[in-house]
Amino acid sequence: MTPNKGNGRPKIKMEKMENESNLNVTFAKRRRTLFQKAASELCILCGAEIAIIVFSPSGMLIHMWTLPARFDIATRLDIKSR
Amino acid sequence: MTPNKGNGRPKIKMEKMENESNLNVTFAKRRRTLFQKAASELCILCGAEIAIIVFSPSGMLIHMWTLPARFDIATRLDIKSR
DNA sequence: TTACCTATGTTTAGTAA
DNA sequence: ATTACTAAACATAGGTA
Repeated sequence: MTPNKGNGRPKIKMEKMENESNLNVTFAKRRRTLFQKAASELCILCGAEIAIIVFSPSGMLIHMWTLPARFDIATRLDIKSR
Repeated sequence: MTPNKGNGRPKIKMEKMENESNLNVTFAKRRRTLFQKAASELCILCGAEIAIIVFSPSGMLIHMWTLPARFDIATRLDIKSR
């Protein structure tokens, strides 16, 4: 184990990431956090109901909702993957 | 200005907040961050497209999307406030 | 209500395995 | 693809005004 420097988290520019590998890792991390924050926390803490629809960088459709019964997003949108 | 203690952020339990005033403030803060994170950052950094639909604790409908042209959520859902 | 403060809790970019 | 690590960046609950 070469001791790595461990420079911590750099500040990033708000623009599309160039490096595709980093982009995919970042997308996975942030998507996870987004869903957890949105679904688990905002819903539980505040009694909100949330639906999120995402097209990933590669065009994949991801969706989630915490709506108990108010309406059925998937049905009403007739969601299909591309 | 009485010098306040500034105790910082306490850890909270993951359950519906009791205090309604705190709940509303927290909802506003988190909703803002959620939208900014979801829209501004995930979209810009990773080229994702996102739509979010939220019913607030008081039942108000809030929605946003960063979808350029893929589809029109509002139209397809025929969204109306309650 | 809104806005600011602040210490602390949480996320995360880059890197490596 | 995933996972772990680290330290800095960031979010945020409660308080104050």
